[in-house]
Amino acid sequence: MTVNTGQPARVTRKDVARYAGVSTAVVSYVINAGPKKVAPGTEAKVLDAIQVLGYRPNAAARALKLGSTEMLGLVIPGNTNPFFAELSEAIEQAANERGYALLLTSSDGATSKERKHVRNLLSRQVDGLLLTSVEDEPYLDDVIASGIPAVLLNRYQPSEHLPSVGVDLAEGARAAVEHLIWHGYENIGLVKGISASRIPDEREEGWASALTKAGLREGQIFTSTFSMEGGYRAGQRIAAARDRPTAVFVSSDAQAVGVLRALHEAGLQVPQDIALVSFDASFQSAFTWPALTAMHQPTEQMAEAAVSALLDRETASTENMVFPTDLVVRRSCGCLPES
Amino acid sequence: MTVNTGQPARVTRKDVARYAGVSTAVVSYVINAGPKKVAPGTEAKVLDAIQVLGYRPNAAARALKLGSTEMLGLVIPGNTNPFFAELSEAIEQAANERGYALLLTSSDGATSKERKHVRNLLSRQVDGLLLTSVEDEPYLDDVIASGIPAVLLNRYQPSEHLPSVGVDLAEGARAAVEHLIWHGYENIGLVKGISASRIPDEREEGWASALTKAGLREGQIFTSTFSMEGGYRAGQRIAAARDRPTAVFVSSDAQAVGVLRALHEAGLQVPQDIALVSFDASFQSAFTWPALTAMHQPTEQMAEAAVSALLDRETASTENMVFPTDLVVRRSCGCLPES
DNA sequence: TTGAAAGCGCTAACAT
DNA sequence: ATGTTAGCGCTTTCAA
Repeated sequence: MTVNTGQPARVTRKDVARYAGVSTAVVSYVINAGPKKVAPGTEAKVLDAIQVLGYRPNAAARALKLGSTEMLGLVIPGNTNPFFAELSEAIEQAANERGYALLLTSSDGATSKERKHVRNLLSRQVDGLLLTSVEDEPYLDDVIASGIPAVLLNRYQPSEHLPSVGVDLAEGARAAVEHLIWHGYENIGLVKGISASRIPDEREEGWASALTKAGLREGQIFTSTFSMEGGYRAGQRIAAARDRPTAVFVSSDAQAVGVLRALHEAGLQVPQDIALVSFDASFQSAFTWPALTAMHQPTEQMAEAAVSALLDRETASTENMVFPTDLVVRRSCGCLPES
Repeated sequence: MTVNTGQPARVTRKDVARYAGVSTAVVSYVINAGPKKVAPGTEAKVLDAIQVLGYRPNAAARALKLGSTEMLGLVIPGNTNPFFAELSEAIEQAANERGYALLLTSSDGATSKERKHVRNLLSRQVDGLLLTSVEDEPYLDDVIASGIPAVLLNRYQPSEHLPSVGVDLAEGARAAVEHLIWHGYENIGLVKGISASRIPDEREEGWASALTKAGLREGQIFTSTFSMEGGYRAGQRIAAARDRPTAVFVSSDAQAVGVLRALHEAGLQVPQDIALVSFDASFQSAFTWPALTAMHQPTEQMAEAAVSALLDRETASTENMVFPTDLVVRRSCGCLPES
């Protein structure tokens, strides 16, 4: 019975052993540098055989034997949002550094896809799962039952069952809005994302609290999906609004790109007519016009922490690792000179 | 010997069989809907057992047995370039539709990383490999020796050994530049990417040939990496150039975003002072200011073709599947009204 | 220092 | 219709 149709008959460890005139165990010892020592001469012969035969260990067999695939699974909304593009690259990097490969899936913001991907990743026996859920209370029974370590990404509240990493959204939003207030803007709006169910939205809370503390009234709220397209639509509504805000806090870079586009289209100047501060400060935010002042999420550290929570865990934790955001000052808020 | 440390003892097919009071073969038959028929009553019992026990097939064992991991490997420069973000999402999609998962790796444009990832993916026994190489003549001996189907992406010349998919860069560039010529611009520059070794650059050829055909002299060439950052630097050089071009063809959306930024910073108007046409027409290009006129690469079709070449192959081919690009007209070339 | 062999979980050919 | 079992390629215990 052979299902394998690959032309060049796969060379296995047995072939190497035969060619080198040793047992398969010895081949294992040299490949894995243990657990037994091998005489230098023997090792050389094995290495040579591997070279000559072009032998490549079969990861599936190894995974079966060891119960570890050395793969991590990641579910993100999609990498067409610059923040997630950046985050997924950082996660891939962190995984690679530990010898793990990354199974990447995009949920497109759809619950059904998200669940399907989770199930799929679990049955592929990933050694760890990183989940950016669309939902507030994602369905995790399967994950928990599987016993596979998992981390919730982009999560700002501890979960009952799993560790999570995120930034303090409310705090970040507050800092962003305070910066706008410091500039002297008084009518400060909000572009809010659609986050399935979280009520109230944490960025909204931060925005509102900064306003309240400063004795300012809450500006208008423009809701849209977390995308350039969504931001664009929100921007059109901003431009057309009665009592148009003089400054707006935007919940993500992706949205801000769209807002900028709509504002330009309406002939409005940023920051002169409307100032903007956004969230994420991804690579993208440095290349818009004008460049975006934004709250930065430390994607690399978050990725590192998430991967570490999966792989270096002594004990299962349900800690919510919260990272600080910091304000990256550029032009959209009115800080830097024209050019 | 048990290496598995997962808390909940993994439930295997044997457990299901025992619980359902059948043999393991029957469990297989119901899970795989064949190759043998199973009595409805028996099937129900098995399904029930699976449900109750929370059984999930072990993909590693299956892969070992079948010689197929049902995974595809992808190497791209990185998804912080919107074109590759879009392409990788399309590939993930196409793979998923066929029940395949995607192992995603970023080479960051580095040859060494690229090779490392290729080797790694091969030893993970992916059923197919999609490679966007930095190199003109990528090192493919390992790939070929492995017998694993592979496709070269973003490739505009047939390769000696592998099938490839891409668009006709020269033709696309020519069409873009012809559009600029049609507008009446006469001093047309080029922002060119750094593509390891390809000499001459195909987009450059297309640009030059359109100019020649129109009896125009070749404008200046500004070379940069295929990134926003690179485009930004090129844009600064454009703004500062003596005999500044009145129009520029930019080799990618990523670069165009950077160029736009630099031009704005220099107080130059697009398209009034400098018109732009770029390449890719990724989602990003619709949200810049002004929106970019660009040559569109059909990422979805390319992804579908690439995955199909891997999975539906009757015979190994070395065909270069070339897709047409088409001009997406927006504002940066001067076509559409101000707003 | 090296080798023999069991067994990881699964599929499917071959019994029954 | 269902069961038995060999064997996929690997790691590692145990024996030599």
